[in-house]
Amino acid sequence: MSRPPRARASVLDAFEQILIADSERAATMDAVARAAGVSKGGLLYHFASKDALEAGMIDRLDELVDEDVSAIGAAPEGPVSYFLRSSVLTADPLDRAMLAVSRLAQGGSAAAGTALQRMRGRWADVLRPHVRDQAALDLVLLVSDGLYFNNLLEDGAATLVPADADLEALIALVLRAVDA
Amino acid sequence: MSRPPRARASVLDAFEQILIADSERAATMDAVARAAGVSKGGLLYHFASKDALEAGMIDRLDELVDEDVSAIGAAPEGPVSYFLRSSVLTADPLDRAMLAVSRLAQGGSAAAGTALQRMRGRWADVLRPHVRDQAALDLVLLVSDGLYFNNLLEDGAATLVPADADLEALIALVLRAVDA
DNA sequence: GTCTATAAAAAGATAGAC
DNA sequence: GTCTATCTTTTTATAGAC
Repeated sequence: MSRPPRARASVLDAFEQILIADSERAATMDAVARAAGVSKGGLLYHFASKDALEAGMIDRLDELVDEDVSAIGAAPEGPVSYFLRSSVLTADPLDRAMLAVSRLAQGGSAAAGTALQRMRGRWADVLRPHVRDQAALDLVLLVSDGLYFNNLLEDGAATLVPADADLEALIALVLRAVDA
Repeated sequence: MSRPPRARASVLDAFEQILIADSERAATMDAVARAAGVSKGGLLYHFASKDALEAGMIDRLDELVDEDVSAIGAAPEGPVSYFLRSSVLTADPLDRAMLAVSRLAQGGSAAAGTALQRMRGRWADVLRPHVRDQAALDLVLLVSDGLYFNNLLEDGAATLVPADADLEALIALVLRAVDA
């Protein structure tokens, strides 16, 4: 069933893009409508308020997290390795939704903050059986948080965070420290 | 010399508090003036614009980072251990300034983002001689980033991040992995 | 230095035509 | 479903009295 009209998705895409590339401040109803190529009235038909727009973004994240948790649990290379590798921004749909919702959370949306904590909890649950102890689980999650946080601070600028070769060395280091 | 009048510091304190406890959105000139116990006109005498207020906050961070870098380099327990322990929010002046400037960065302030990257670079410089290699340095910085990011997402709610006993185990784990 | 009053712009939301 | 026009509130900033 094609529940969401294409225009609805376009609006959400535009909202996401502005949140990531610019800021929460910049993501006004006006700016989103313009970027999506619709009028403010058109936007408000699909999302009746700013809150509804944010809720739509959070729903998108929730759905992508469902898929991600399945992928982590089933990764052939091992859940921890897969999880860390996927924590480096690749601009895939989940990464983008996460960054967007993080902006909303920083901007003051309580619902966005809750969604992020929920996501973190699901990651913890799927990774726990694959690490040595609580400290190891903390380490893995914190490194992942760190990777995302750095991406959040950059505007696509030079990557402070390990890239390519350095990332492999980092993952190897973490795996030695946490393997169950 | 007592360059900055007391009122100036009060305004900055109020700005910082609202950014941390609420959000970037909530930190309007009006709200800051009210929290600082001055009128909007009074606030604007000390900070002629919102930009000037943000610049004042960034200056405060820069000064506190100066002190912190010295403390890290001179820590008797070792720089890495001291650095990680101090990455857990203690509500000291540096932590507060960092969280506040992080909010500004997420809110779209380019100057705030630059200030945070500058800070991260100074930490890297002071820690580099005390870790094994680049991956180890990345690990330490990312765990620290993760600790701050989690604190940034919470509203003083339950701590997801290791606390007390768990923190010691985490630090021990990291030290084993990175010691030079 | 600090205040009140007010202007000017921007943001969210409504009404109703098409 | 999508548009234009308009209203309300909020936010930043200015003017000028004290």
